[in-house]
Amino acid sequence: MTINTIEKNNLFSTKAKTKVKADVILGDCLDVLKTLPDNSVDLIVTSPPYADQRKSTYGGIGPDKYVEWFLPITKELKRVLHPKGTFILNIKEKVANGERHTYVMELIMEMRKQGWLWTEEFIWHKKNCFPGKWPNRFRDAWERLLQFNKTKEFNMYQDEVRVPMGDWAKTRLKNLSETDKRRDNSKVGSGFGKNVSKWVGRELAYPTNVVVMATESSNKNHSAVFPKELPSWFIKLFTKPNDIVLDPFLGSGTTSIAAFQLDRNSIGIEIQEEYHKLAVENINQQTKMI
Amino acid sequence: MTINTIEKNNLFSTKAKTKVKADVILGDCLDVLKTLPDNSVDLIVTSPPYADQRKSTYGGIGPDKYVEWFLPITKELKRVLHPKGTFILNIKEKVANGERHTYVMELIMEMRKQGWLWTEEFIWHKKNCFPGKWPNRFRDAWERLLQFNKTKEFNMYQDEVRVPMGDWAKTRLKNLSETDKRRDNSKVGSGFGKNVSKWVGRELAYPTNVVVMATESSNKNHSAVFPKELPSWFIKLFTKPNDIVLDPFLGSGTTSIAAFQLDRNSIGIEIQEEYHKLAVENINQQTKMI
DNA sequence: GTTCCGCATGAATCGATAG
DNA sequence: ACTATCGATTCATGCGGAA
Repeated sequence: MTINTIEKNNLFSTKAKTKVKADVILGDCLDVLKTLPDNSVDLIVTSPPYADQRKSTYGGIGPDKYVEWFLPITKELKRVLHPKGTFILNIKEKVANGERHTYVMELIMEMRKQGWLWTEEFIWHKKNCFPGKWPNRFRDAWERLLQFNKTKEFNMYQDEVRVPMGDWAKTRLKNLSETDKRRDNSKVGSGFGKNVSKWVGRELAYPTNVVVMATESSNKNHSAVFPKELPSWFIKLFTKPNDIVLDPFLGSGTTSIAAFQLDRNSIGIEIQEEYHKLAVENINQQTKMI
Repeated sequence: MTINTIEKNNLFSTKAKTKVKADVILGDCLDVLKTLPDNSVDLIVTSPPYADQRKSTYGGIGPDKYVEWFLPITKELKRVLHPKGTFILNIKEKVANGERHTYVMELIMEMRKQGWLWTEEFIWHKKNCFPGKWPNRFRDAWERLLQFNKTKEFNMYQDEVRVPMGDWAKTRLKNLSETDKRRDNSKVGSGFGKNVSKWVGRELAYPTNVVVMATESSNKNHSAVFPKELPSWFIKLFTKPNDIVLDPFLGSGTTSIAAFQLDRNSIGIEIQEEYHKLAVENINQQTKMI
């Protein structure tokens, strides 16, 4: 077990000068997780090796053994996660024998037996999905982003991920505020004023549970599993600066880079020496860009 | 059990003049299904009442009893479906106690035990989803469109649902065809011409398993649960003209109208007298518009 | 005819209140 | 404690009347 730590000063902190730290750990995630204290992590975002995918790198867990393989890990993840923390699991079942395999559903059921709450299922709509054509199937353009929690009272900072409103608002909000201004003038002190203030000048709306993002263009010689924007989105949504983000299957370091840039501490675990090295390099490159 | 039948001449048929028929049946779908012969239906598209929803119009089956309620129906559906036919089920689990309920997953598992193949899960991305704001959850903007089959060799007519390419393709295609034209001129008769003909003038691409559609806005006095384009899309994808389409929960008739317009025969079953009447009216209105 | 604007209307979900 | 009902929140869409 090797730990590489990359540090930077948190320039944006309003408090006294603080450091932001990215730990990149080489080792089997089950072993490493056992060294972490209880309730110590604020967010877990990860994209584990899919069943039978990335055979060369992760030994290729078969679909039928996937749940059995993953459950001991989710048990440890539950232990290290803070009661108000969140676990985001990016996963998609593969096709086996002409059918979608059921291991993801089984995993959800078993994790609920472990005590996890299956709070929500976000959809990642991949606009530029893998090309191809089959006689009985279209291209797969979406993946699951399963949200699990330990309790119903978890931290969620919705304002951090608001998005521009649709065209509807751009053309109409002006007029709406005109109407409201009139109403405001005619009914001063009636309580309408407060309602108006919520609408005037508002150009942002809360997003939905469908996340539309393109996959990372693969100019880099390794397969970037998800685009940096994806962990970034969840990090902003579920953590504050200086919180701790964990990715037990770090790969090339995407999650740690996203956390680092957003002034969150991170712990990334990677079993493959080659990926571990790459992740350290990639995060180091980020420090130079600041 | 009352059967209303609406007929029209199939003007577009290349064969001898044929009729297209829409049967709208008032009755409990389990009873009605038992009167239909084996292997007689080419496509089933339906959107059953969701657990605890539409209580006023349907019984309002509780989430915990949903699977138990639905399984006898899927068993009959399997019997009446043609071996090469497809069953598309539009459904979404509701939130219960802060968690997504698991009855949809359980339903899939149980249907597989009945012998159904869970071929694919399409996502319906609803752009205009229900508004609202909660401290721990975003708006729900997607529903499942589960595809089940009896065998791996089902009919699928992918060319019928090709869509215009995105801007990406439009700009790229121009250059491509320019290049190809030059090549074509310089190598007449060399065999390149055929390759070119596959590309030049092509502005259609195959879709993915994510369907983006807005819900039908409702000036009609009854809520159309899904937009007509949704059944239309699957009818074009999985049936030929004069095939038979079944919807055991017809509601206001959306599926039958879509089938009727596309020269497919249809059987729609509806338990509520009011909806049955409305469906007949709506389909009749279609005949007049032709 | 067009374009523009006001309006109603949802397969929702949470929290509070009531039996 | 557990269920039933109600109010508050919020935004994309198409219709219909107006400019």
